[in-house]
Amino acid sequence: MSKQNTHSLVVTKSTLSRLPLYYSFVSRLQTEGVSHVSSALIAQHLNLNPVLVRKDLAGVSSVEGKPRTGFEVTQLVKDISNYLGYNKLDEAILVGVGSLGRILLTNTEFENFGLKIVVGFDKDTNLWGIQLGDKHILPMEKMESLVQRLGIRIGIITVPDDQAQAVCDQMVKCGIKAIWNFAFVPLKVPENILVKNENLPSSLAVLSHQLAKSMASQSKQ
Amino acid sequence: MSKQNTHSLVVTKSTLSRLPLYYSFVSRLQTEGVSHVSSALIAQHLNLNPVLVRKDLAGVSSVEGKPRTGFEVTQLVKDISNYLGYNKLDEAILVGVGSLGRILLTNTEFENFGLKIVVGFDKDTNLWGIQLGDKHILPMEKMESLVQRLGIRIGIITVPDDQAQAVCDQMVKCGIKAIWNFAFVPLKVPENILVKNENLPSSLAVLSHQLAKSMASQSKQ
DNA sequence: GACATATCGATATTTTTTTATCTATTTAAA
DNA sequence: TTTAAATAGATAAAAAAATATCGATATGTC
Repeated sequence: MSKQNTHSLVVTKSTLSRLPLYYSFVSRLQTEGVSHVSSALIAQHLNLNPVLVRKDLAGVSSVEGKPRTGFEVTQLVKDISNYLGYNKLDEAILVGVGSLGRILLTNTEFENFGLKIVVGFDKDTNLWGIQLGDKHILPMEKMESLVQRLGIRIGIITVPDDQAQAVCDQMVKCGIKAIWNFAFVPLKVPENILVKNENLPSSLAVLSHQLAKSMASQSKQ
Repeated sequence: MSKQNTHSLVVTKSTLSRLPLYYSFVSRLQTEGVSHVSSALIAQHLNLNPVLVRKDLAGVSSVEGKPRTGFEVTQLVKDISNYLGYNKLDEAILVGVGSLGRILLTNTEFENFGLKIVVGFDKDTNLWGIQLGDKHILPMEKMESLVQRLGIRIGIITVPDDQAQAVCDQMVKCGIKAIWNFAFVPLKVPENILVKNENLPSSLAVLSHQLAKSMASQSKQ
């Protein structure tokens, strides 16, 4: 609680994206009854540099790790969970109840990571009123009133690419502040709106190109 | 063709993950009949720095951009597509025909990005023999012979987290060289095997934490 | 045909992120 | 009680990535 203030450590995006991995590993240790964990052990498990892990944890942990014993597991789980807001749920809406939308909507896994999708929207009239799990599907027109009534700030876009920008615009108009975009198009948004793109073609490009490279270098030897 | 050799420009991971975005934008221009495009225009559209775009393109484009006119669209599409291997399909297998697995298996979109998933595997006997789209579902035991017969090098893991490592091990044993992992667990693999993790909790952590930060800073003012 | 301008490529600079090194400290074991 | 091994933390160095700057040049305009 106090430490990161005094040191005012910067937690970068890359650190943020590693924290869930630490959390996952450390909370597994907790269920196994392990009491302490060293940065070296975490690093080894996640294929990272121990110094990097130490630095990341220094930014979020309320207590210092102890030489010879490492970090106390229970406390560490609490601290990361706290830092990432896993204890209090953020509410979100989802637009586009196609195959991917359905998965996200019905998968309650995200609630372990601080996100609760409360409702889905779709323009398909056939879907209106039905329930997936305990989530209702509503017509797009209901978005504004619902978002404002519940004070929802996160929107998830799972519509086809060519409709993503329009949905995005509507979300912004309704008061959504952060958008998780699963369509493969860049979204134009006002300055103060956050966008996180989920981008499978980019991932694929990295993987397949590295593969091609590694095969080439092997055949050369 | 000749330029990137003479200059031997390094195309980094971050460049690679931007290339599909360029490709998508530029090929849209092509269908619209636009003949030339400047790095500034691309940058503006994707919210990037023009210099960055120029540098990225320098690494993959066979011809230099011309002052005042920019890059020739047709050629650029060809070059990026070429560089990313979009013209020749890489074959892949997928293991875990649950809801996510189904999407990936039936979505032929990836074939535009150089990846053809040829078959799905699952341990659920009820799925064996059925077809999704034109893709068959086979029992896990058939993996080795099929992978070796077709010389497949890419495996996609869409099983539940607790089964991912076992599936991974089997893939490696069958001769898979690159793994696209949709489970939220780090995979242990031999040195020469590539892994690309698709990691929703990490994305979410970045988004929701930035949101919390931006809300805090706004309420302060 | 000369000139202004948009655009490029190359080099240099800055920023960000990761890794290495060194010292101090805690704890387990002799 | 002393000693040694293991670890954190801080600082420094390196690597990677992004951005800024500048001269060169092709193209449209006067």
